[in-house]
Amino acid sequence: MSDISVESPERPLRADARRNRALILQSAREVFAADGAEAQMDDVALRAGVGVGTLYRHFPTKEALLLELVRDKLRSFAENVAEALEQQGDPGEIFQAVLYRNAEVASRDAVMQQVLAGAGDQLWSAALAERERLGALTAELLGRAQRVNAVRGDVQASDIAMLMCGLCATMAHGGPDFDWRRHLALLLDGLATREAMVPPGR
Amino acid sequence: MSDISVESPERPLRADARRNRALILQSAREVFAADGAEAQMDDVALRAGVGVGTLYRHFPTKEALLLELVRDKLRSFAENVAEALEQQGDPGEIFQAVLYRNAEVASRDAVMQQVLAGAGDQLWSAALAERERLGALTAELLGRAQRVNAVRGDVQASDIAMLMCGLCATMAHGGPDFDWRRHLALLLDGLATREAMVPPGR
Amino acid sequence: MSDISVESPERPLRADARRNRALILQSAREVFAADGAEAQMDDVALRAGVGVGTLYRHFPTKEALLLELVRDKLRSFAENVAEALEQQGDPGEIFQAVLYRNAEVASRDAVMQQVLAGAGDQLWSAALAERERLGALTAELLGRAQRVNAVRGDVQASDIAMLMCGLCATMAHGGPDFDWRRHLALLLDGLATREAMVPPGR
Amino acid sequence: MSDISVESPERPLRADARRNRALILQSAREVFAADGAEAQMDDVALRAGVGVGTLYRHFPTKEALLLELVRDKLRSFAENVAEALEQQGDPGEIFQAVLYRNAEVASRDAVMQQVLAGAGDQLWSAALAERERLGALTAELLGRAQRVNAVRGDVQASDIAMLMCGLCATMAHGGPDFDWRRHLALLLDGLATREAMVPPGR
DNA sequence: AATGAATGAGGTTTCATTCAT
DNA sequence: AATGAATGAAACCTCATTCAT
Repeated sequence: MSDISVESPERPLRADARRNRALILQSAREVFAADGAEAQMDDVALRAGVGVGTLYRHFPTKEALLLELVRDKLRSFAENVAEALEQQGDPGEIFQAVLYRNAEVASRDAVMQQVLAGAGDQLWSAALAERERLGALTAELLGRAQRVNAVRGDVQASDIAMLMCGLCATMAHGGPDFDWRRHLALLLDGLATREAMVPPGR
Repeated sequence: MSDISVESPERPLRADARRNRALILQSAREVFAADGAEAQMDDVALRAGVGVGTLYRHFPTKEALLLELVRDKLRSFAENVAEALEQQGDPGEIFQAVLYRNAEVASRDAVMQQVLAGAGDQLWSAALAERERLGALTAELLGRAQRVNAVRGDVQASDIAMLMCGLCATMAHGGPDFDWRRHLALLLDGLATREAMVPPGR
Repeated sequence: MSDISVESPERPLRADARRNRALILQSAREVFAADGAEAQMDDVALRAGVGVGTLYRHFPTKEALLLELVRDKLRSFAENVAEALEQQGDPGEIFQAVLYRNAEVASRDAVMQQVLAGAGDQLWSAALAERERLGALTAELLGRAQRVNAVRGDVQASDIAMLMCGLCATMAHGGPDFDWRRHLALLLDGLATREAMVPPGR
Repeated sequence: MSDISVESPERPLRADARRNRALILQSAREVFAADGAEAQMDDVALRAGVGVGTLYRHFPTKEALLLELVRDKLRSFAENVAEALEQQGDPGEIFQAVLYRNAEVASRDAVMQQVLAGAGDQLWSAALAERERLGALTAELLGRAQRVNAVRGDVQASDIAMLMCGLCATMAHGGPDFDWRRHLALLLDGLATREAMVPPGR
């Protein structure tokens, strides 16, 4: 429908405004992580120690705030992948490690779980750019793992996204007894080539 | 918190009440499918052609209504699994077929996608009985597939649930270009034993 | 912009709803009369002894409520004119009397003063139908007065509307020392034919 | 209630401050003309190209700003009347001409229309001094016209104010089809003495 | 049993004004 | 003196639920 994205400010914010913006985002992360997407704007402001007005000056809408959080998170996922691309070492292991790392991040964030899990398609589509970047980086990392035969060749980057969605959705339901590491291990195992799964004849 | 489950009625409903109940459930499915879980009770009642009062007579709470929808869906999943257990044939194929069938069902039901996908953990836990029944049946079917070596032995029934969650979540986001069949095929392939994956005797 | 008018209900309201609607309108009249158009919806509801929800069930918007008040008032103006058309007697006197009567009504109603006075052109245009009816009736009454030579022939119904606007605007400013009757008398005198003004040679 | 008038500055403003003040007033005229009296202070500041802070340094209150606009306009009305008093010629014609001139001015200024038309009685009373000056000058001009028998003797200066109010209010409503000149002509005709209306000696 | 009008706590957002930079 | 970020008291409106008819 309407565009909920917020312009990236042309000129840098004043020092205090920048600090407030960061404060708001951090508080929002915490409040939304605790209460889910239906957390209240007043609570976010309260926790940030600013007035609601300030909150609305930075983010004209609750949706816009949520969107920024989601984008931020997607960017940090992408950042992790980008870092992984810089690392030396076995591409298969690096690939697996970054998925664990991102799952770890997601496991501490209820909103991200809900969004990755499917609630809020509007948010999802508004974050297209970030998703595409994450997708591209993931594709590169995946490609390397496939080139050394650590991952099946028919796996696509979008499969990884789906896999993470499933993980997050289950996190969202799961009580504390949900062992997402085990699940992820299984899934990764399924993606592995047969040779990689059991090193032949060693 | 509070118990949102609704007692199964002691004595059978009057004919018209039973018809109303069915009408409401069907309308709720449609309205929630269209508007998501935040659809309004008034709209459900309107579409069912009854007053809100009648709606509330059958379901004391919005949550209770949603819960019933979820239970219903879980029961129908379970039904499919139960039927599969009766069938003659290759347990590996039967196992795969029923997952396709249930995914097909889910693909036509947006509420189920959202709920499976993470909105409403309260709902999820309130549907414990149905999930357990589905889990037990799935475990049996899975066991048979494992016994004929069609599926890896370390897979658990809960893994299947998670896998379906991921699929549903991605359905919920997905544009029309999301090909869930391909994804499911990949996942199932990952669950297969190496022997099953590579037809023996080659 | 958007249509602020409220459908006239097809089927009659339930007895209690009708009573509430009347209550709300009456309270709104009083509250808006006292506080002007910026009176609060909560206050209207409070005075009517109903919840805000009820208020909003009857009038989906503050604008819609104001509009109904304005329409109502215009209708009552029109009613007065219609009654005057039924009366026997000197058309010139009847014409003048009805203007006094309507001014009297307006003098007790701050919103009407504001609207007639020019604030709220949106309201003004949304009440087109009522204004047209009032205009048509006024034209008839005016015509009769003109036919007996009590009012100048070049006066139009729209002139009367303007005259009333000016009166209301001045009422809105005026302290209690504003004597609108004197003003109206002067204006009416200005509209009179010369013969009517000073009965010749009597 | 509270005094909204702003002290005329004791010592003359610095050059840039004076320029800012003029800029703000002009912007305010334009913004209020466009959005009505509920236009926002931020918008006024924006259009003037200054910060809100600067706006508030010059006018401590929105009301004070509006008040200044009104005073300004009243002063310019008065100016026109004062000029008219200097002119040689037929007092009746001069009287009529100045009313046309002021109406012309008003027709280009929506705020003035709204304020004259009834919004903001507080403003109205705060502009007492200007209104009194305008009233006094008008009384003088009117007196001259009455002395040459061009205007009825029972007309008062306050009648003229009311008449202008009505005209402005109707302007505020009026579509482009509202012909205020015709209305004014009619009203002025009504104020004329019979002798003046019918050229003597016929 | 059914209806739909009533309820009102609670949510988001606005905007005149203040104040730190 | 100027700036514009911050403030927060309202304001409007929603919607799950209750209850009189």
